[in-house]
Amino acid sequence: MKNQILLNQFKEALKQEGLKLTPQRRAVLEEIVQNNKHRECEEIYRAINKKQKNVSLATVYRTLNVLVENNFARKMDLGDGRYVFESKVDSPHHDHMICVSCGDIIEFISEEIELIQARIAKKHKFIMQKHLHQLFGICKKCQ
Amino acid sequence: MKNQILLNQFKEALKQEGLKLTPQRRAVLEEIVQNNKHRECEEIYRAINKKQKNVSLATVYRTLNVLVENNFARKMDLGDGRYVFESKVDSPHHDHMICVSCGDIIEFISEEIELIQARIAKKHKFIMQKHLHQLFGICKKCQ
DNA sequence: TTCTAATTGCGAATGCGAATCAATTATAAT
DNA sequence: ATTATAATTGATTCGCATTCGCAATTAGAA
Repeated sequence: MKNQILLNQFKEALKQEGLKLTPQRRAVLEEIVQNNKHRECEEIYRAINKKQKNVSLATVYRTLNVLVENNFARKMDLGDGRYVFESKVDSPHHDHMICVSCGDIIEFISEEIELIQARIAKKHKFIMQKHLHQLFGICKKCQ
Repeated sequence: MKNQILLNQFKEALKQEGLKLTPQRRAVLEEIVQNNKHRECEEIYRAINKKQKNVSLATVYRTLNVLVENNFARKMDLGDGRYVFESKVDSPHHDHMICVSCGDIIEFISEEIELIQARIAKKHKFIMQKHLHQLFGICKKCQ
């Protein structure tokens, strides 16, 4: 099944940098993959421990960083000093609209913007590695 | 002269919310206006105190917030937990490319992107208040 | 099975920024 | 000018999210 493949990819990525696959790391990977919400580290930590699996908060922090570095997860800045994580597995690239009233996050993509962006970077001989594009405002429900 | 006008605008903005114009607030305003760099609060604090004017760090934090709230300055998230401030006076709207190697910041604007952005927000009935658009990568000098 | 380096969990340390509060000061009314 | 008063300041403390340090544990290669 699919999860097995993913797990092997993770194991491989870990081995690549001399890291080991532990039950704790597996638990964090599973938790983030089987939930497509945008959650803070603390929330993910609580979700894992609610499922009997005991993983310390420090380890969740550490593992999320490993996942982000290896492209299994995305760390997203809410713009107010908070960060949320989301799975990158089976999730195509997208940007975010964030409701400043209710905190809801709406995803969007625009090939046009991606292209213009790339053009601008090229013009400045800037090698773009990633980008951050977020719209802040009031969502439909909150008006 | 121009600074006098700006000072009056600041004074007016302060009065609007029952705040007073103090030498410290004036020092922070001047420091941020006459330097178009992107600096952290701490750097601005040091710059002010290097010029004999003594303003505490706490007051610089407080005043920068006041300046941002009243559109005299922009607070910009570097994406790694740090924030820098820049003057908004005589500075049209722009977005940023940030070099992950040397920290240099290159400003850019794209009317096209602004338009597409607005269109996307509208389509989702999202009332956009502000946006954040940053490209991270390696600048020309660092390649 | 053994060995060793990586990992874990805990609590302590860090660092940014905001909150506290007594002393000071800007402003408006007298 | 003087006074009254509400805002401001600086120094410090606090709060919070994240990282660090370390002893005990464990994964995984030989």
